[in-house]
Amino acid sequence: MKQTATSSSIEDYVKVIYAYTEWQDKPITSSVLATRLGVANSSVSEMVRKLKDQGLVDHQPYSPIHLTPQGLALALAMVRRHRLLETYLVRELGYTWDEVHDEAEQLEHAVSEHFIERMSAKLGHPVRDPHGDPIPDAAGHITMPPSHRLDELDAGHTGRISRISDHDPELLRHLETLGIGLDTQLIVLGRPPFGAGCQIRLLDVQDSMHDAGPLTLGDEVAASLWLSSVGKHPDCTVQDVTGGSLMSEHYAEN
Amino acid sequence: MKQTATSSSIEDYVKVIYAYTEWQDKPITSSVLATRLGVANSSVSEMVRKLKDQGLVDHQPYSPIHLTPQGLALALAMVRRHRLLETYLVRELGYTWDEVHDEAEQLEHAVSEHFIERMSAKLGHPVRDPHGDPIPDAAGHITMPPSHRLDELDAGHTGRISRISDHDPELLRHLETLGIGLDTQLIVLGRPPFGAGCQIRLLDVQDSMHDAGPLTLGDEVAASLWLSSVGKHPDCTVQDVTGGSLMSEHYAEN
DNA sequence: CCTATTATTTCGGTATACCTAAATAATCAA
DNA sequence: TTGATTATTTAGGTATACCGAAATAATAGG
Repeated sequence: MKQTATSSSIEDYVKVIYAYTEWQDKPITSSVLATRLGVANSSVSEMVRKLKDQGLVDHQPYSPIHLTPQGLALALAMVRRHRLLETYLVRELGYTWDEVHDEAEQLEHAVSEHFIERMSAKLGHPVRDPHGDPIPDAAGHITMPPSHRLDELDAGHTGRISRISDHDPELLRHLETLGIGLDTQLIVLGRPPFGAGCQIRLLDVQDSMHDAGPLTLGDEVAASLWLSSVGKHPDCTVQDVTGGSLMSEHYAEN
Repeated sequence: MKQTATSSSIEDYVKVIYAYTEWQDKPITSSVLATRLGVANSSVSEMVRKLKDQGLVDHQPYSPIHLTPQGLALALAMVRRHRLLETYLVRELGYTWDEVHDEAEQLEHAVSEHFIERMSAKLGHPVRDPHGDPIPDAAGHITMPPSHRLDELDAGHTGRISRISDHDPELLRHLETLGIGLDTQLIVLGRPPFGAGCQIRLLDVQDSMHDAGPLTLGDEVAASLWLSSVGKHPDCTVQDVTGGSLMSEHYAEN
């Protein structure tokens, strides 16, 4: 357990390890880490040894990798930086939400703690970024209701989109053309497995009485959307999961 | 003349070479460059070879170093980045002007062209930074009246501060306590050499009739201040350069 | 003009963060 | 349970950007 000389590479490793376990619990393996970082497996082996030396991860050879409390703290700090930066770029510099990821990726290693806190203050200390992802506070605590991934919800569930994966700008633009965005309300008509596409019904956010009709989303899209305020809709019964004929006169605001 | 793979080190070298010639004309030597970058002479020799390979500098062994047009373009781009960032940090994130330098130093290597132009637009395309230094436009052109360094002006000259060296945060704070800042108007009472201190008389910016009295500045301070709109003041005659008794009833706005 | 000093470059070496290819451990399937 | 396949690590090598020490060029003084 040596010093805390966190290079930008080390920050990336820790961030990716954390990201893997943020919405699911099995720990990351060496090869998955390599793929996500875009480096060779051998580079990961070396680097993980270094992370272990610095007390940022627990790792036995040939086993998956876990963050230590210290590593988790660093990861949360990086996540905070990234998400605050994304929020700032969108709100203050007019970035579109599909442009922010790469810029934030660079900046998160370069900005000072002072910069981060100034930004947070100017934004009114937001708790979620433009994709709906939670922003930890300076102490690393997250205050946000839990979300459920769309492709893990059964038919008949309703909710509003609280989080959209930001890893594919293409996808973000696609969703925009479909009229799907943060806080869009929807009802799940189909259910997993989604190999053949997931049917959802959109509720127009502006006018909750208006039913935008069924829409088929590929499983890749379904795996990129998260819902909060999830529940079986009181006024809605799913008649036919595959056909998509759904009766509902009245959609209450959630 | 290889590719244009400009690392952040290369950017720093080019920036420092440019900075040395920005307000004076003799070219920089290897050892001065080493000192300013805080690296060993041997590191400079190696790196300058690389800069030459990339067509950024002209250099014969054992001679001073000159930027090529290509190197100058890169330097101006970096200067633009740095000064826009400083301006932005002060105007949008409430930084004090003695805090901005180090932050900008990091950020200038990390931000995208898109970020720079968004910032410039949001700031209304400023032509000078909080220290009064000129900000080149996107094409590398500078549009700003020339300045004169205080320790190079004779007694009896007037002008307003248009530029303050940003290399010593300590100094910036010191000037602040003296009430000296950008656009402060002043009359030079003493003259170089400044070994014994430079006498100046401040004109209060708020009330141009008010004479703040003589003030003695060390030569280090005098070498950090630049004046624009310089001229012999019409209503002012310097009676006694060393004693500091100066008669003047009426100071016109410049 | 030639020596002494100073400036600059060259020559091994170091650390970080990668790579490919070879070796080894773990897992799955017959 | 073993043999094949897959996952992971080790070994040897590259590029960048540093360093100190030794060698060499330039300059300044007698």
